[in-house]
Amino acid sequence: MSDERRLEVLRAIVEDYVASREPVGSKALVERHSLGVSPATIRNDMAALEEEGLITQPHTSAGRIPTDKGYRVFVDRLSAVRPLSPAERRAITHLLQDAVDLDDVLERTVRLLAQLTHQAAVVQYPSLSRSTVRHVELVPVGGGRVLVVLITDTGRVEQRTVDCGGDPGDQFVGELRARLNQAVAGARLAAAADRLVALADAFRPEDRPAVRAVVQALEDSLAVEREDRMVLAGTANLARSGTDFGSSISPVLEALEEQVVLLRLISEMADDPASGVSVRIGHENLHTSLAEAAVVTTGYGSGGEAVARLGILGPTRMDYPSTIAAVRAVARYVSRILAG
Amino acid sequence: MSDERRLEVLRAIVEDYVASREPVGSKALVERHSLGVSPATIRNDMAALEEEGLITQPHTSAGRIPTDKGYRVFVDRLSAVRPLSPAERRAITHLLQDAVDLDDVLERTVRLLAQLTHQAAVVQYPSLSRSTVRHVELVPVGGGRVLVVLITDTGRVEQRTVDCGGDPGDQFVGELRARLNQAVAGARLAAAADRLVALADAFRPEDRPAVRAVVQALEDSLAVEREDRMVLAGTANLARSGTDFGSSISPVLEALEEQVVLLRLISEMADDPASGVSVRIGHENLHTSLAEAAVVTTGYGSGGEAVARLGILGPTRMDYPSTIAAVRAVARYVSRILAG
DNA sequence: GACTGGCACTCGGTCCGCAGGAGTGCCAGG
DNA sequence: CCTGGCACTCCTGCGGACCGAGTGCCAGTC
Repeated sequence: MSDERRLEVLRAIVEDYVASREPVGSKALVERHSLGVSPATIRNDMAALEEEGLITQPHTSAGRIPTDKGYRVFVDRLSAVRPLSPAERRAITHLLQDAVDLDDVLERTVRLLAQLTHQAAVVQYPSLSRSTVRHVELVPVGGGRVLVVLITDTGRVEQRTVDCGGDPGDQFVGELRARLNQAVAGARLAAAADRLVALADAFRPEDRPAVRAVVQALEDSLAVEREDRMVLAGTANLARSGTDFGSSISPVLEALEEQVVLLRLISEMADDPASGVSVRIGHENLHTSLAEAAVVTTGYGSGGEAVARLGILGPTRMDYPSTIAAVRAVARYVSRILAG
Repeated sequence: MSDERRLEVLRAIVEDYVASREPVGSKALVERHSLGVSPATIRNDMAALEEEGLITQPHTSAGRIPTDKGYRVFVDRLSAVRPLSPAERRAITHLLQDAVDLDDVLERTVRLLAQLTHQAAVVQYPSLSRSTVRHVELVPVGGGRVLVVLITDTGRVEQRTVDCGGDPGDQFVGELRARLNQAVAGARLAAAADRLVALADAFRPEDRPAVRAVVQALEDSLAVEREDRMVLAGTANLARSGTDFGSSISPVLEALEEQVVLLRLISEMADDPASGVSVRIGHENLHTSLAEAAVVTTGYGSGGEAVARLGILGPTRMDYPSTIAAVRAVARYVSRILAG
């Protein structure tokens, strides 16, 4: 029994099932694909594939559908990445090119992903700890309070209001601003916190509490592992695909709203060196409410290295080649935008 | 035929239908509510209510369900606002009190609303044009470019990167910053744009292009009607309520994602002076995909007057008294937080 | 005039029972 | 190792019968 043909049969089953949403039988297979053998032969192959746990039948005397494991093999060994259509490429460049700020870029990105893949799309905000400080700004806002604004190289802005005790003088604020920027500008956020500790010593004793308060606020912004924001779009796509999720999509929507869970899930995914993307299928996500969902993600970032991830979530029965291609293309383009 | 009893019957129908999700018949009504009359009498009242278009029957020989108009009468004339439970009050104060910035406040608010009402919640970002400028900051970021940061009294931060042509000197940036703040700090955003026009004249001719570029960026931030952001949560609640939306929730989810449409819809709603909230039921939202949805919103804001709106969206068959109470309570509390 | 009990009627929901058909597994032969 | 044939399984759809909730109407009562 030829091993290649068995895999070919698996690929055919996945493709047909994804297209038709119905269990596929041996006869339909030989008709739609030129496999050069008879249905009976295919049946034998199918029995073997079922033995290996790659396909299964919903009930006796029905066609076969791929298992999670079957999709896994399909993704890893059988699917060539499908190039995007010119129209899709145009959509990407067109939609992203005139974004005005980081929020806008990510917002457009997530919508674009949802639209291209017809799935729910997720974009993680660039991680603070992995990007670098561009500038720190202090703004007295009256009442002895100062607004601390942290700007990163990815364009992200963090802000905190700090109570300094007394009203800080303009000169003091100016000096503190200068020293802060000297200390941390250009540094990795993770490293920046270390450089702040000794800062208070350079100031007059009566000013030190204010300095410490500001430094504390900055450290809050820096140290708190703030990989905890993301944007979501296209949840309606999940609902539209109807019966794709067993009974109800409600658990899936809940999982999507549990941003903490989703962010951890996404963060854990490591890109496959070859394809540059990461795919989790069904039970591989552990989280039981995602047992019928597949997640496709990849890293993106302003420089060469990834500072955050983006991707999509949809039913396990999805068009993996197209989806993977879209996710990769969008990630590349966003990275280029952020770098420019 | 007593008019009060007819309305009492309508209230009973609405309450029972909301509770049971099933058409309610005359017999069940007299059993569950002590109306003091026989089912036959109720049937006559029901016929009259149906004549007025307040209730309808899904098919002959089934119980009655309220129409949109019926819900409207219920909301306007029959429902007393139900006070929140102590547990709910506690949830509100507890969840909102330690938010760190505006994003955080709104994020928590929207989740809280979704949780309290078991509906999808929407919070509009405080409108830029109605809030005031707290501070404008300029940050040279190299390459002849300057980051323009606009900070409002609601804590919102807008940013733009501007190409000044040449590398601007520190002194120039300092002067421009000072003049900008002098011109616009404390002003309504809508008014601020006007004060910027003559600014360039005060500078040396060679600096004017840079000034104009910065002013342009600021005007972009100000003038563009940026009431266009919102936060969403609890969409899973809509899915969970299952058959509440006729066939599929997918059109509803799509409408929610069409933020532009939703924002316009919400902005158009004017609060009822008596209750302080605004309710749109079913077809009243025009948008056909929301024909089976009801929207409950109210204004909130840092000062006495509302700068934006928040609320929920759910099936027309919802518990209006509780929902209205929750929306009002949350809006009040958020307003207090933003003011403090 | 308003309310009530009784009665006939309607009609959606559910539960068979019965084909029809797609698909399988197995076996013997090429 | 592949193929055609054959018996078997079991899901799906359909039609009919039944049941019951609920209504509308009418005649009678307070």
